[in-house]
Amino acid sequence: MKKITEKRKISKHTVKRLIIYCRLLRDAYESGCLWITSKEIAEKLAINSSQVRRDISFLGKKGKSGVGYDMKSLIDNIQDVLGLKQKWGVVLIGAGNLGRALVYYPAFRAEGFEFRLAIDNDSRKVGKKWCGMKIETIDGLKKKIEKKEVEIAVIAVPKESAQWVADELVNAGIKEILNFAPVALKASKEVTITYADLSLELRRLSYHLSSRRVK
Amino acid sequence: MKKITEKRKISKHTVKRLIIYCRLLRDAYESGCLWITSKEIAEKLAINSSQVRRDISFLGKKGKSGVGYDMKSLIDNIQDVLGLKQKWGVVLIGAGNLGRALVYYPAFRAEGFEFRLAIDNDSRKVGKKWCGMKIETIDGLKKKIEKKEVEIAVIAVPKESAQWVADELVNAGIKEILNFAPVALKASKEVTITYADLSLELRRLSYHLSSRRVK
DNA sequence: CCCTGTGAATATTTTCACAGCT
DNA sequence: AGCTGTGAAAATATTCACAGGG
Repeated sequence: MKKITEKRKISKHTVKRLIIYCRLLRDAYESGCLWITSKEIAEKLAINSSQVRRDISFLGKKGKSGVGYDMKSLIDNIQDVLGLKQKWGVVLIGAGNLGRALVYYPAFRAEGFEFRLAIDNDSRKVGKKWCGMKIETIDGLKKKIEKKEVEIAVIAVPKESAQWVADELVNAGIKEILNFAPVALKASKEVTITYADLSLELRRLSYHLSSRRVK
Repeated sequence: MKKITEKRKISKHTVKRLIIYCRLLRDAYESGCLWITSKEIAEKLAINSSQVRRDISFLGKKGKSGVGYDMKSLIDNIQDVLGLKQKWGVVLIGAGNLGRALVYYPAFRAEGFEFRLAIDNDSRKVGKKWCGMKIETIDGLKKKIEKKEVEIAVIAVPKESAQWVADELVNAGIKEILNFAPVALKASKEVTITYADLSLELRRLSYHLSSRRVK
């Protein structure tokens, strides 16, 4: 019997593109398209078609020569490999403007990320309801997290409290953190911290603009 | 006389890291640190110190052998090159939860990005005040943009209307768009579209989590 | 044909390693 | 001594280009 579980590690860049393909494919699938070629994907995203084929090849063989890829099974495949089929429980820390935007951001829910817990220590916020969740304090975080089966934490507090929050999360057993606070966080190696910095993109754009101006 | 304006193009990756260094440096500077070495920066960010030196070298020579970099002038230098010293006028399109979070996100304002115009066609929102801005309809966009000296547009509308909004923006003369809608936008070549997809990071994290689970 | 999958070539990015400055 | 700046090497990522399948 052949080992199927053998997994090549997919590179960061490839993962990122697969995510983008996936969205594109679902949009196309919804509008009735059943087959797609690497060239078509590449054109829509302004990238090279070899790139697309190579990325897809990491999923296991699926394409049909002369025709392209079966949309449905390709989408399925990507979602499978990226873990987008299962649901993930998410805890939000920080019930400010950004927190609200995240909880109500439709794409999150569509992707299987379920906010199950909203935490804030501001007494004016505690007890309010967001998306059916009552905002709670951080006390007894570990128990709350276990009860709601939460795996991922989203930090949306001001940068001053972000490190403290991260420590609390790690103590409560969280291993995956998505950090929206504009500050680098320290944590032990088993904890993955992903940075989602809103202004980073804007600053890249600013470089773009200013180098254009000089011209 | 030597030509100073001669600019090497700084790679995307380097720009991204410079932005991150810049934030780190400012934090360190605020807590009284005046000199820093490439090794120190590298350690804090868990990267290679050569990388840091090479990135910094794109700014022009600044480091002092045996000592490191003068914090103040390094920060200055990065901000200069990345165009973070000047102020940029920004128009927000889409006054929903996400739009509100962006307008009130402190890091934006701290970086010189000024929201000067908030646009939404929902009559329940028009006329409300956010951050001292009155929410307006999209009518006469070109004139509004010129009057407020806006260079950058931030799209925070549902994905269904994102392409339409982008077209309107381009017609109104906008050349730089930061798109928060989870959809690929089409525009002519002179327009730069930057994607800031909140759920993309979460999905990368999901890949991470699911590959960890398999283990 | 027209497409996929993939070796091989190319381009880009990162790291090593060390000369040279302070 | 201790650090920077940078050629040169190594590692990664992307693109070319073509054999092979339907």
